[in-house]
Amino acid sequence: MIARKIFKGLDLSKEEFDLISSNFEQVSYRKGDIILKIGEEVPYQYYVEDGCLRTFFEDKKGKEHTLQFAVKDWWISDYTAFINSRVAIMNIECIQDVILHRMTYEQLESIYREVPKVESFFRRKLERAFASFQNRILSNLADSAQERYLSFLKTYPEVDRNVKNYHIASYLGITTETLSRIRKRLAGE
Amino acid sequence: MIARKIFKGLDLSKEEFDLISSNFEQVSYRKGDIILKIGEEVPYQYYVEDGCLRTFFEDKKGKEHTLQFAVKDWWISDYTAFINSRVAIMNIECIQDVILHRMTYEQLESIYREVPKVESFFRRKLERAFASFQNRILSNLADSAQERYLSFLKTYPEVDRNVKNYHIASYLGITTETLSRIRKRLAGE
DNA sequence: TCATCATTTTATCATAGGTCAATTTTTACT
DNA sequence: AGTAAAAATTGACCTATGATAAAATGATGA
Repeated sequence: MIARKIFKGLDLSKEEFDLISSNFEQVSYRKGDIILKIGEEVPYQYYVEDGCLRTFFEDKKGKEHTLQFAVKDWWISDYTAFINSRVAIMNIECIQDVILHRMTYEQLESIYREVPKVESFFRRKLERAFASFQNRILSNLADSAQERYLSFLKTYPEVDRNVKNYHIASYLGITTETLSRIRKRLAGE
Repeated sequence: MIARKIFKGLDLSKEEFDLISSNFEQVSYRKGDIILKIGEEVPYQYYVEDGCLRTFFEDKKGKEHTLQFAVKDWWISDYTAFINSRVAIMNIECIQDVILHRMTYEQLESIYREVPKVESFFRRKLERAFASFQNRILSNLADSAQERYLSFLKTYPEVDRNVKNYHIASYLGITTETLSRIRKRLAGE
């Protein structure tokens, strides 16, 4: 049962796990599928059972920028749009075939009511996401492209294994050519 | 009573406001004071009644980078350290003379217990802070220094009025010379 | 296995922004 | 008001990264 996997840190009864599970819906998509488009409503947040996805947007010049990746056991959505019932400001793309478990905001709230521990679980998640955004800002301010690439590899080796270099470049805010040069430089050290 | 000002959005009884107020302690500092240093415990978060502050750190080369500003009616702390009982990874500096109201994490939790509405209040604050960090990352990825400066002015005119250009530069991730050139370019348009 | 398409690398040149040093302007203090 | 210190601007030069184009490598599917 997927809820046991998703909330494995929490000490919940069988009934609670059942109740939570009844609020998840399993869905699958193929590599390349866009499961959320800018401007659409954001009905779901997704738990990733398997596969890899990213959120990204296009700037005025048509260049893509990746905000976040999600691999096995992570969550993904246009989070701020999801919780505020706004339309998406980012796309979500499947980088590989994926198996997801999705829930609506109403379902999330109903779980909060029935199983309060879940609310703390998500609050801690939000706090960690906040901290990681903060680190990214600090790293943008203080570090060179090469340093940011190295700390990306160190922090998210699991992501590195699953995405193309041009995805990483668009996450780091550099071109694939620059990333290629950085990799060459690192190789020859 | 300061609690009425701080939680002005919330519909609370006089008793609740009193209880909350009893958990705040008013403190004042002079311009230039560093009220939190990297490596120290982070006992407090601060509500700004008046004045202006910033959180910043120094990189290996000794260059300062500003993560956040706080002006009247904002909160400031090394938030992730505060909630996780870690030591500070940023300094907090008073850019002007300030009047603050501080509380410890224990006091915060005790307020949560007594006045649950306050917990939602802070959760919404965290969500907004999260969204603003996200916007900053997106803007770093997609926008030029000039565009970032313009959107800073638009989003935080109140901050602009209270800080030096070199503070803004260290927030935008550029040098004061570059900011000066951008300002000149904008003036001649 | 070949052929095609996607991805990465390489080379050349262009540019935004950084560095350093000097100067001007603003602010704060006596 | 007058002076010293702080902040902002300017100029000359430098560097990391971007843009463009082409070549090399890797992956995929008939």
